[in-house]
Amino acid sequence: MRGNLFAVAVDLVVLTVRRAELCVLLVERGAPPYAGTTALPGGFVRPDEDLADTATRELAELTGAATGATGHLEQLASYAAPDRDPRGRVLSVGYLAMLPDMTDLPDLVRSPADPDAPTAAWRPVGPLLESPGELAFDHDRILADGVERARAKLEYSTLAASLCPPEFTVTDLRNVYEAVWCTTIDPRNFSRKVTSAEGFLEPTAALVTGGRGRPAQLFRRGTATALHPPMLRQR
Amino acid sequence: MRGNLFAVAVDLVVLTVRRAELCVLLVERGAPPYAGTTALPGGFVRPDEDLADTATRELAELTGAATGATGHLEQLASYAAPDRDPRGRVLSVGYLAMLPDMTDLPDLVRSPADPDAPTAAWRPVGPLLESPGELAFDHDRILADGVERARAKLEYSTLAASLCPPEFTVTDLRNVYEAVWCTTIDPRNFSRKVTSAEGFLEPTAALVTGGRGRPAQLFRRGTATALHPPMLRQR
DNA sequence: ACAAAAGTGTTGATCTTACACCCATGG
DNA sequence: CCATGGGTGTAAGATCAACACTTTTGT
Repeated sequence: MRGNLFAVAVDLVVLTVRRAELCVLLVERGAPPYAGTTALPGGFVRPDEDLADTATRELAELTGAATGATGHLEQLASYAAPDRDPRGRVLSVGYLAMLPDMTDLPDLVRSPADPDAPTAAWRPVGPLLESPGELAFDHDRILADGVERARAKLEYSTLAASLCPPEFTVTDLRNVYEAVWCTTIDPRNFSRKVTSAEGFLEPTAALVTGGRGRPAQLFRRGTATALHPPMLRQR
Repeated sequence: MRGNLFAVAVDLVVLTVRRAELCVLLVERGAPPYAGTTALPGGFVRPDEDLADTATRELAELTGAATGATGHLEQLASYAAPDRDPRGRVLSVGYLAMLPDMTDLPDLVRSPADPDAPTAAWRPVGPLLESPGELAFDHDRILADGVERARAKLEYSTLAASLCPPEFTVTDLRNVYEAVWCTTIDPRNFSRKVTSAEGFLEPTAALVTGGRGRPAQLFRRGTATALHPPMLRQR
């Protein structure tokens, strides 16, 4: 009945915006196969875990639990080509995680939970998508699927706020859209649109001062998850 | 490293529109667990198969290869709760298939390839979604995810034409939208919208006669896969 | 004063919706 | 003739893109 067994792994596409660029968290593989090459972080599902449990655990191990508060985690797709792993039959479930901008943190992320774990590094996605081949296994495809999902979801969901810190300005939010979509957006129309979308942004009492120009209103995430009307990217 | 192994199955959510209702193809389970109850059709991935291969093969076994021509098949999500199958650890990859209306065929579908296979039957999805609990395993959730995916995709893709026969009228297409969304749509505005959407419909030379009223133009599927502007359902 | 950033007003183009109206067929 | 369904015209409202303009800060 079930003589054909698989190892099941969860691989993470962890995205954030750093220095106005969409970046992904990658690790250097220490063990074969593909030792010494770059790959998406991931690991095998444990006996008592559901898939989302594995994804949550691995994300916490990587970033130190900065996750649940403001971030976002969702299942992407599964990959199981017979020859995708030289060790044998391995099915990998891709998960997409989106974390707030932590540009103040270093490019290298060392796990606080497991100092022996490989060091993770933020890398801009642009070059990785344009010239694939650097990543181990079929991780180029998983990355491409994750980025495309993220780009599509910004259009009709309030997900972009997951890439912002807990309190942010309209310009912070616009910078997320511009980095993920590689476009520029008119700041004035954007501001009107997001502030008038029901449940997207909740104004706080505070203003941001210290920069040049007029101080900006600070917002928190609203309760809405869908965005009506959607934010359309130019094609 | 990989002591924790899974059986991997593909379960199909096969949708079509019959008699103005969205229907799903279900089988009666002949073997334990859940023997005698209703379930989504599915089976285990073979040693040399990728996931899409398994889904394609199972769909062909069920319906007799009427699939590839006009139908649609895409991966949905994976389900792997530790206790979802009493036999042990089984990961199931859900696939969504959408087939043309075959109301002229009987409600029971007997596989031409494998006469021993359980007989499949078309069931309206409405009651199954409103009062879940009838389906085996976690198939209620897989079905709900599949229907929701189909409903969402009609908005911004040309997928609805996959639920129509190779040649169809605008009214056939509108009946698909109305059945999947459980709404009514103004026939006049709908007609203008779909016929003016670039690449959605290609007019043929023929008209449909024989019904009451003015004969309708016959169309084939166009080459476009995305739908601009999208078809919005009322909320 | 000036540059820079935040935010509002306005205008023309496009899209949506509702419905009046005409067209072509079967009975 | 007339009921039925297919299809076009059109006008009111919503939405969008572009940009002039005002507000409020740092230097």
